[in-house]
Amino acid sequence: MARQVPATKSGVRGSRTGRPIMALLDLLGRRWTLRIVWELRDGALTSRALRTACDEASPTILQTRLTELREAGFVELTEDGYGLTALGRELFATFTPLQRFAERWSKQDRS
Amino acid sequence: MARQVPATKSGVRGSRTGRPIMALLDLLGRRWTLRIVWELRDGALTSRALRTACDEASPTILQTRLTELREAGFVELTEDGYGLTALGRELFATFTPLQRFAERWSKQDRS
DNA sequence: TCCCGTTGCTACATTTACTGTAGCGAAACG
DNA sequence: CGTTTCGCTACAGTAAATGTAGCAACGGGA
Repeated sequence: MARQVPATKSGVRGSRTGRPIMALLDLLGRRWTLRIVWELRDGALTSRALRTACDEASPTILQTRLTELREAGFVELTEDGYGLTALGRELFATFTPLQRFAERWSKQDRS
Repeated sequence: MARQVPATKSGVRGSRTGRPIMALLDLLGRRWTLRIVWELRDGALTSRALRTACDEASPTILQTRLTELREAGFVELTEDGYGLTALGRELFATFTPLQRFAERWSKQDRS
C-alpha cells in the first residue's frame, strides 16, 4: 500500500468540535436513535407502542434516547404520545434519499 | 395523555425484518459507522489517518466497522488506503441534506 | 544487510453501554 | 373500589467499546 498521503495528515479534517454535523452524527449514531425517528415518521406513538415498534427494545434505553431526542428538539411528548416536532420532521425528511438508497443497496451483490 | 391509539397497536409498522432500510439503519446506527463514512468523503485514508480523523477511536472498533462497511460494499481497501466505493459515495450523497439540516439545527433554540 | 518508520490488523484487560425483567405512582376508565 | 395503561425507573446480567500494547509485512535509507 502507498505511503501516508501528506494532505491527510496535517488536517484532522472533520473532527473539530463545534461542528454541528459532528454532534448530529454522534447523536444519530447511538443505538435505536435512527430507528426511533423512523418509527415516529407518520404519527405519534405511546412509549409502549414505540417499544413494540422497535422490536421490544428495552425501555431503559428507549427512555434514554427519547430524552436525548427531546433535548435535541426532534421529539416531543404530546397528548397522543411521543411525536416528531417540526424540526424532527425536517430531520426525517433528510432520510428520504436514504430510503431509496436502501432499496438499490438491497438489490446489489455484496459477495 | 390520551389512551392507546388503536391504529398503532396492530401494525408493528416498520419493524418487519427483511426491509432493507432496517438493515441499513441498523448498520449506520452503530458507533463510528456514520463518522467513518463521513471522514472518507473526499478521499481514501490509511487506517491510521482514519483513526486520527475519528478522534483517536480505538483501532479495535474501527477495524470492526471497516469490515462491516466492506462487507456492505460501501468501503474498499485500495492502494491509497480505505476509500468509499461507488456505492459508498452514493450513500454519502444521501447525507448532503443532513449536513444542511445540521447547520439549521445548530442555530435553533433547544432550551 | 541492518535499521527504522509505517502499514493493516489483533490481543486483552478495563470500562462503558445496552438488555431483560420487574415494578413504581399516576391517570383513565369500569 | 379494581383494572388497565400510561411514562418512567431500578437493577442484575450481558454485550459492546475503549485504551494500550504489540504483531508481521512492506518500503525506503545508509
